[in-house]
Amino acid sequence: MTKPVFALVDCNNFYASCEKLFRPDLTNTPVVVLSNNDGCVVARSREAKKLGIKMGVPVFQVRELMQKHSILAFSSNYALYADMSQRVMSTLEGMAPRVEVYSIDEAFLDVTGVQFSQSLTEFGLTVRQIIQKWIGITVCVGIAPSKTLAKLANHAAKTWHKTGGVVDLTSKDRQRKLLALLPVNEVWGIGSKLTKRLQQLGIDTALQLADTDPNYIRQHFSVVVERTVRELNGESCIALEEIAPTKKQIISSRAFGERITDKQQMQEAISEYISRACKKLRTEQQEAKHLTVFLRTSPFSDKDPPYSASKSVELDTPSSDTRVFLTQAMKLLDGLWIDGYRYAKAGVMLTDFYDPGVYQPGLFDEPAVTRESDPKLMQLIDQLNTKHTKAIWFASQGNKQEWSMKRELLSPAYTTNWQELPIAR
DNA sequence: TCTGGGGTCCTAGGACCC
DNA sequence: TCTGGGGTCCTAGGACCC
Repeated sequence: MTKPVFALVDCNNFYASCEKLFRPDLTNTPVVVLSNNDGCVVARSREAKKLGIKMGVPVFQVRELMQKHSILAFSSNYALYADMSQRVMSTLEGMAPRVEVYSIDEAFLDVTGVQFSQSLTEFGLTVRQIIQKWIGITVCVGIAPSKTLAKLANHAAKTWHKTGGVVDLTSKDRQRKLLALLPVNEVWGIGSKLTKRLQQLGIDTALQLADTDPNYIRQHFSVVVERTVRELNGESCIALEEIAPTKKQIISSRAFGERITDKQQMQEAISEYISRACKKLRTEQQEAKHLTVFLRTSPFSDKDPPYSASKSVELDTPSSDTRVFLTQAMKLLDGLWIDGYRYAKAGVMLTDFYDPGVYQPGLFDEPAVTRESDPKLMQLIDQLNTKHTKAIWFASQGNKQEWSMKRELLSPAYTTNWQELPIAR
């Protein structure tokens, strides 16, 4: 059997690039994209990175810097990014036999055997050119015998311009050369906590980690880190997953645009999250048996006393009916709500999933006390809402939603809304 | 004043059982 | 003096990812 070869294709500055795509006037302008509520910087254009805007920084900390250099900010326009992502991914699917969409802006390709007909670097350059030409997004490509090494190859392609945006890391020599240059925290799966612990053992570079005995690592860390060590040595331990496994949990939560102090507003917010989560659950064609509701004050505030709490309930039978979960969620909220706090965030979580109709109730289970589910009604609601955004909703979701998130710098939905198509003048 | 959202996997430890 | 042992299941929490 031939050893597998992976290519990691990753879009450069994806959200910022999407924003620039429909604004040719911004070609050389520094641009940042903000998180929900316009709170943090979650993406930066090349120019913005150069000016020293760090990833994840709260906006208020860099406001001066942004003004000084006329950095343009956008609220997250998820509809736009998802649509552009889909275009990139379907193009990639035409270029490789097997593709794993790993996140909104990156995909692993199975390129095993490609080297017999053309050089892997050539293949990478072709991918890059086609995505650039067809969609207008720039990507970098890293190629290696394991996913972890492909990640590092991609990192190298992004970091060093003379690579032309493509790095073939299939040769052992090149692997060791690159690993020696990279600090251990650049390795996929090694976060800040593990970095600290590894450094205490004198492991600072990716190469030092690669050269540590996997059994020693398993004993002192975990099987996960052991796998990383093996992957760094070119042994593929993490397979390509073409088909996304079914979800095990669905979370819907948001920080509020303004603090909530009124219980009715909180009920609206929770109702909205329940409605979103259940819609997602039905899209997954699953039913859930377990519901958690949580809320909290801001963890960053000195003057607000901290409060964070959650409560769960187990349904008698799994359901995907919004009304069933709404009833339960309101009961849970009654047990969580305390007057006087300034709530900053809340959310709901669905877990314990079943395929519809397969749940076997216990012989002595009480008959369902919850309202009966009505899949047809839910289907109808989903259909109406697919045609027209928010055509129909539950009264408890409210219609003003004054607490909803801030998105004051939103760009048009250029590609997904007829009313907002770009206009050529 | 202002700090995202949505996931996964693993481990440790307690409860419980024989 | 010495106070079983091993298995399973569940949950909370920690760590990671983008």
